[in-house]
Amino acid sequence: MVVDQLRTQLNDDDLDRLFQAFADTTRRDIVRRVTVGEYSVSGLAALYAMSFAAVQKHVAVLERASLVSKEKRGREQIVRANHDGLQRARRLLDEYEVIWRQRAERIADLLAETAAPNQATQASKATRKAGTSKLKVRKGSS
Amino acid sequence: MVVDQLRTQLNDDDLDRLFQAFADTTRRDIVRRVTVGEYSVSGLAALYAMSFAAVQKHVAVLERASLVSKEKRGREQIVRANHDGLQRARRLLDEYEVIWRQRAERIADLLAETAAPNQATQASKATRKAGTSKLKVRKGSS
DNA sequence: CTGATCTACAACCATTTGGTTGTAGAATAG
DNA sequence: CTATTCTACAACCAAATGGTTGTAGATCAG
Repeated sequence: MVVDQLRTQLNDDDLDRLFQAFADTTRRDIVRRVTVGEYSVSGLAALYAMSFAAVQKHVAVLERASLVSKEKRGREQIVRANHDGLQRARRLLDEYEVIWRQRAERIADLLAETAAPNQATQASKATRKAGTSKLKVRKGSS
Repeated sequence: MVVDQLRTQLNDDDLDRLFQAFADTTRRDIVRRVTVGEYSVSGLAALYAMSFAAVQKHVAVLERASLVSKEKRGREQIVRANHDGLQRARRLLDEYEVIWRQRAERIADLLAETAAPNQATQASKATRKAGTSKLKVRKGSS
């Protein structure tokens, strides 16, 4: 099944590395470039106003985040995009989106349930009661 | 039209802040929680094994990234999810996805272009001229 | 009013990050 | 072979990050 690919769970550290890797303009540019074509590390380094070692470090960050991979070819190291990493990031944000949509529906439900007495609850304050019920999930347990 | 909102361009710093904000487990959890319900800053602080000030800083990071916003209510500060920020992150990753999908076609084009390799290559004969795109290259002199 | 909460912010500290230079090993070119 | 290129990695540095404690201003409860 194709779903098998989607089953890959990411732990917190994976996600930290993934988003951290995206949190730099040079690294996002590298991802774009190696997605479009093939570059050696020195080929990439020639594109930016920084040292070879700096670019090397950026590639290493992307590699640890599973966003790119390297393949040795002769004395060069070819950097390639790792599509899976990209997809994982997208799926995570999609999850947030789903949660958000569910929240909208739940609010609609709550409004429908509690809309019996009066319409005093304005839209601006409508979400207030969402926080009074099951929001206090767990405290520090003293 | 609603579409106008989606057209908002993000500069490099915006994206740096956006992904940086996601690159922390506590902050991702905060985003999840405030997406589902409403929390005050101290209400959030009670959930994590860290000081109030630390949580306050996390919320500030999320706020600078336009992922949440705060609204004063009495002596409390209510933290709410900012759906736009989320959507922006999702759309950016979607762009990478689009680029990836176009890659196959691009390669075909490149193979056609490479038949006429006239352009003087970069300082170092970069791996390929696959990099000659519209991506801004902030290169030094050299 | 007094006291308890909630928030903001400053100062501080340890670690990470993003950059540098320098050294050294492999693979290629001549 | 020698010289050059490409890579890896160590050592170092400044700035940012993620945490702390402490102080102080608002706001609410009694």
